[in-house]
Amino acid sequence: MEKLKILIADDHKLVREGIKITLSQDNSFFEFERMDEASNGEEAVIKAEVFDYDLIFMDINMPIMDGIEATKKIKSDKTRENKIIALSMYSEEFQIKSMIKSGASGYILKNTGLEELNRAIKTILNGNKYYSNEVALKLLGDFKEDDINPAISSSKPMVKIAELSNREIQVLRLIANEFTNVEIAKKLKLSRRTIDSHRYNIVNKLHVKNTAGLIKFAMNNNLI
Amino acid sequence: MEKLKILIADDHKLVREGIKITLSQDNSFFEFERMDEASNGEEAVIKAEVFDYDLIFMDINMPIMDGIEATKKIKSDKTRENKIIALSMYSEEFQIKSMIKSGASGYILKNTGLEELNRAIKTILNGNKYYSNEVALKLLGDFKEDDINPAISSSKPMVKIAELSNREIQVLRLIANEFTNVEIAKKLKLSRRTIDSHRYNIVNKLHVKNTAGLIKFAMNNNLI
DNA sequence: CATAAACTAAGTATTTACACTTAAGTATAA
DNA sequence: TTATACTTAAGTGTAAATACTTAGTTTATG
Repeated sequence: MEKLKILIADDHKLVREGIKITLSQDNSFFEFERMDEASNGEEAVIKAEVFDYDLIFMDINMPIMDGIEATKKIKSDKTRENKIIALSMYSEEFQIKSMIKSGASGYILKNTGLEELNRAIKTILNGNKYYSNEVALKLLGDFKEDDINPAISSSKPMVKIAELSNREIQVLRLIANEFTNVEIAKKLKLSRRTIDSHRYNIVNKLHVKNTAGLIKFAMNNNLI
Repeated sequence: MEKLKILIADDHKLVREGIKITLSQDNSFFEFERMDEASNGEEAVIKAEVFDYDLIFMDINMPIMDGIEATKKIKSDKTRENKIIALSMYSEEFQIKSMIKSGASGYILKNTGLEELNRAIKTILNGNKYYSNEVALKLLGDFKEDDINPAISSSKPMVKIAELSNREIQVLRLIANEFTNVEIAKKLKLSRRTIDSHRYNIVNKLHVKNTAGLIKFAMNNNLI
């Protein structure tokens, strides 16, 4: 029986309590040396610098510093082996990818019970990745889309969903803040036509139809 | 010491567990005869028909049937006194109002500890309303806006935020689903100009600038 | 049944978004 | 060093949204 040190980073107390109790009750797989809590990303980073956790449950949407930033910071310290498992309400592609890129070892939904939590912990502590079913499906869907018709090779390179450049994300954020292209151009000291182009490219990359789709993506992916 | 029967309706198991443990631990105010759970609104309605709960914790965003619908259904049965307390991640005006209109006795955020939960329960069981601080502020903000300058009586009646008509909500939903005004007109068998008008009125009522603001409102208020 | 909302729709003018192409400069990685 | 992607920007045309006003018709509610 291993004695684990874990940290739970989530801005909602009830969720933190939920994880703690779920892990504690009737758990014949793990014992816990410490179960710390953090209510935002910054707190998580600080605690992870002080203690070396076996596992950190990291919520994505948090005030002050979100889970993606916090994961990057924590994983940039190569001297420690803080494993991170992302914890989210929804399975949004962009968020999943961001967390994986940032160094998370797994991704589970909050809609989870003891068995899956245990399975995830075991898998990750063994050095593997764990994605809950729904999440894994989302990731697979990506490859599908690219592979369906390899024969039809368009002249343009295949754009991948949710892989926006920094500039594009910046522009998207401003669009989401209700600025028009002209206003954005002024703000960024660029030509209106440049913003036109960015906007056009973003719409294409995200496979949405118009502004409405843009905003939905932005909100689903916590860009606002 | 009262023995309470409560129901916790939330689609996320971890949240349900969080509430249960928060209420159970070191609680010298209440004892619980039963603590039932429901993972969606429909389940909550069914259970509330069978048992008479002292208090129902009702999440707003749930699959199958949301908390607003479920609250309406439960409160429409006047023979029972199921008190309902809304439980939400955020303090969105529209959601708060909808829940109050539907018959909820209180509104608390998930970011809550034992003390506030106890305070809320006590208040509501005494027949009063309980709104957590942040929520109450949102509600007050509404009156403020109307009362600041009663001298300036514009010719138009003062529009109140978030009081959309059914038609307007319907149109807003379609806008959020990336339809253009022309497409919406076709779908609803109305003139394009009518949709133009609705859209214009919605933008004014919500005090937003353009489509981006519309979508943000729609998403924040679970209209999508 | 009166009166207010809500719903409908048209007019007119202006701004903005959408659709797509081309292309040059820059940075970066294979 | 040659791809590759990113950023910038312009052209051109069409479609759509925005910004109001006015006004007739339905529907709810006291």
